[in-house]
Formats: sequence, C-alpha cells, structure tokens
Amino acid sequence: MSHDMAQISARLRQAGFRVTPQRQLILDAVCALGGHVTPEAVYKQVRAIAPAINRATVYRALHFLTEQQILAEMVLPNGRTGYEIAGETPHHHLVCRQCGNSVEVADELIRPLAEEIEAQYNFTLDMRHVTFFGLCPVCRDKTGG
Amino acid sequence: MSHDMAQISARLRQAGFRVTPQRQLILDAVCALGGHVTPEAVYKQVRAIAPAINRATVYRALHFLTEQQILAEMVLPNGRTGYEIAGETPHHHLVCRQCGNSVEVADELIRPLAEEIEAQYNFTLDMRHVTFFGLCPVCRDKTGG
DNA sequence: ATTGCTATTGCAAAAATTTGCAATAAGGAG
DNA sequence: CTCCTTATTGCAAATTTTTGCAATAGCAAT
Repeated sequence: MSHDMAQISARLRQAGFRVTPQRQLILDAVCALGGHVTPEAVYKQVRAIAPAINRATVYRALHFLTEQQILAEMVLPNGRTGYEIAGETPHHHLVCRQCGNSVEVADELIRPLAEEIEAQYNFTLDMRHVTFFGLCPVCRDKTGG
Repeated sequence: MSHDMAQISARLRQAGFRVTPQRQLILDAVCALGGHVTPEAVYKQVRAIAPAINRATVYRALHFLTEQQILAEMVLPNGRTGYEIAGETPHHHLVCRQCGNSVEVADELIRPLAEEIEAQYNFTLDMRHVTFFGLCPVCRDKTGG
C-alpha cells in the first residue's frame, strides 16, 4: 500500500471534504494497478469490487484526488490522461508525435527549471511527471528534414 | 495571413501528403480565429464557409497539421487541447489546478531546458507552448498549505 | 486530358469525458 | 444515537474525440 489512508482521510476532512467509500476504492485501484493508469482501467478495477459505481464518479474522483495532490496527472503517449499515486519517483517523457515512441528523461534535467519557475512566479508546481512532445531522431531524419 | 500556403503546400506534397480544400480551410480558420483555438471553434468557422465538412475531418486535420509542425498544440486552462499557427511567439503557462487561473511564463526560462534536452536526447522538441500545472500562491495558502 | 495509386474524406457508430439535477449519505453538532 | 447541512453520488443526456470502412479525389506520370 503506497498511500496512508488514515492521514489522507484526516487531511481531507480537515479541509471540509468527505471521505467516501467510492473515493477510497478508486484510490486503492490506482494504487493496486500501479504505474500509469487510465480512467477506464480504474473504472473496471473498481467495478470488479463495487459493480454499482458510476463512471462519472470515477472521473470526478480522479480530478478531485489530483487537485488534492494525492494523485498526479500526466499526458500518456496516446495523448490521453493518466494518473498515478503522487509521491512516486518523478519521471518524465519525450514522446514522438510521429511514431508515438517515448523516451524517459532524467528528473535532474527538469528540476532546476521547476525550482526556477517556482521561485520566480511563486507557484507550487506539479512537475512529477511532465511530457514533452517532439520528433524522435528517426522520424526527424525521415520527414522532419 | 500568417501562413505561407504556397510554401506549405509544396512541402506537404513533397512529403507525399495531399493539399485538400478541407485542410486549407481548416488552416485558414485557425489563422483567422487567431490565438488559442479549440477544435469546435474551428469546426464552426469552417462550417460557415463549407457546410458539408465533417467534424472528424477537422480533428484529423488538426492532428495532421500539428504533426507537420504547421500548427502547435497546447493544453488549455480547462484541460482540453488548443491549437495555434506554429511560429508565433512561444509562450507558456502556469495554470492553477484549484482555481484555473493562469500566468504567462517567459520563454527565456524554458528555452535552456529545451536545448539541454534536445542535445542530450537528440529529440527535436516542440516547446512553443508548454503548460505546467500547479497551485497559485492564493490557493496554496488556502488548501495546499 | 486521362489513368492509376492511395491519401483523405464522410459517415455512422463507438468511445471517452463532462454536466445538470434530484436523491443520498458524510460527519460535525447536540 | 439523531438531526442537519451540504458535499457527493448516480443517472441520463450532452459533448467531445476517435475509429473502421467504403467512396472520393489529389497528384504524379503518361
């Protein structure tokens, strides 16, 4: 279990939000599935346990948990949105718009920028999983001249 | 007109793609509407001129023109995808996950990272319009404290 | 101008995501 | 334990985006 439910619950209630069984199941599902998870995968996983749950609830909970920094949101190579438990090792991707292949980028490259921006704009950035798009060497040499 | 159709046409045909009236209309629409444009807005604009055009064609053309670096794609503050003519001044955004407000980020901050990554991974990045998510100062002091 | 190859379109249906609203149920207070 | 307020859910319908496939139409070559 990579999330401390007791602590999370306390924090949410503290802030006036409610800890519903749906939200717990959804969070558990993201955790159990591991890695980068799609809303649909979460839905199916949760469904297996609580068949009555609604798709909209999954989408809403995923948004909510992301807002609360309990989950982190990312752009998957196919352009859709994925989720993971926040706090996992930051990792980033370059994805090729042409062929769809992706490469991992070291966090050390990204972090300085994140810190620079945070300092300069006073934002608290969520840079645990950034995706940049472009052309991989292979595709560049073909089409991208 | 901020795009050179003759040159673009030549390049596309050169690469074995076709320059269809639909694609031209769609590109014109993005140009005419200016700024950050949604697929739906493009669809409506194009429709006004060519009522027979199909929504799927708009989505496909937008993807295609982005792949060809003629358009640039970005994440809008509402989380959906927007487009603009590529080559316009690069600009980036920090958007607050809580309140949705966004702030512009200087390109000078982003460019060094882009160059570093390109050098190190041999990717050609499309960093003309990057969006980072996080918490603005106001929302951080409320909830995210 | 005609022909042939195949990239693109339109259509229709599927899939993915969001939204309004009434009903339900957390959880703090008594 | 019960009551009350209101955050959340479920539902159904609207939106948004993607996809398979047959028909259409670019465009390079003749």
